[in-house]
Amino acid sequence: MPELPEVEVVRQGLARGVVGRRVAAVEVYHPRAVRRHAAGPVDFVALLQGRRVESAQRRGKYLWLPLDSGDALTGHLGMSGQLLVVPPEKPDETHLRVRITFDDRRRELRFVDQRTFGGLLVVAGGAELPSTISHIARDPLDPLFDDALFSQQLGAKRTGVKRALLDQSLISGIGNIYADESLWRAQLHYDRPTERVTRADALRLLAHVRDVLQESLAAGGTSFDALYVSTEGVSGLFERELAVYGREGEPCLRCSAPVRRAHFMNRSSYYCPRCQRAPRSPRTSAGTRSG
DNA sequence: ACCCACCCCTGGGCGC
DNA sequence: TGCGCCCAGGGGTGGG
Repeated sequence: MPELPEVEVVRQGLARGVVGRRVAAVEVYHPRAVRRHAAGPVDFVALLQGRRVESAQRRGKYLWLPLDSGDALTGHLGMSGQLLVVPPEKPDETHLRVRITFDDRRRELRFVDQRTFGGLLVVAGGAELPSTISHIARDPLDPLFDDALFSQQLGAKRTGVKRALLDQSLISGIGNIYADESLWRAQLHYDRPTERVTRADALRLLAHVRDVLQESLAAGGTSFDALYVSTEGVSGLFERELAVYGREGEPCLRCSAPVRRAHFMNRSSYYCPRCQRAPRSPRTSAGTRSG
């Protein structure tokens, strides 16, 4: 569910809510939530107990909390994950998967995840950058993101431009919402072959990606429902600023043509058929079975 | 070395 | 009401 702005809101909440605190106890209620921790839940708990949280980091949609042991508590929210910092007396959420309490006995950290696509693990020596996410590219809000390299790598791909935007090893943090919003702003069709995206197109697209991510972050992210909330349970307000995502049949905010939804990559792509012209030779044969 | 279809889950909404 | 489908912001993996 969450993309970069939503995950960054969560990271900021973790920075305020758990950094500097020492773990007292950890309870794992659903083994699937820690399935990426190969050594199992018992080891997961052992590596956390007594450790102090040093900071809260993010790359793309991944989060990690460096610990005073040099390890890192690493997490991904998947489609429906939440990291909540709540008073211990607050009743357990239906989909509570992991509880982490601290030795000051104040607010606890809860990992709640309806669909369990997300999960937590402790990566040994992962404080700098957990090895499990070393394949994830820097995100476009990272000061060290290399625009020229992105443009060059995009051009070298043989796929459609939206597929490339969603490829977390090329550029991280973008998901279905912000891909569609960025492509609409850049007036590029989602299936334009990457070899036909000029360097100027790529840099313009990148600028729109940054704008939309930053605008959303400033609004606290996009919350269609209660599944995405901050660590304090607060929803984001960016939904009202979405130009195409979820607006099938409604007028394009630029030209008034009805926004279309296409089935693409087993998902939906929202776009303006007038502002974002389909390529002559699309990358994907899967058509626009409209729904 | 790439690229893509499939799979992992739960729950809400809708048509019948 | 209930059933069966479709849909949802994610990534990893195995096969082509």
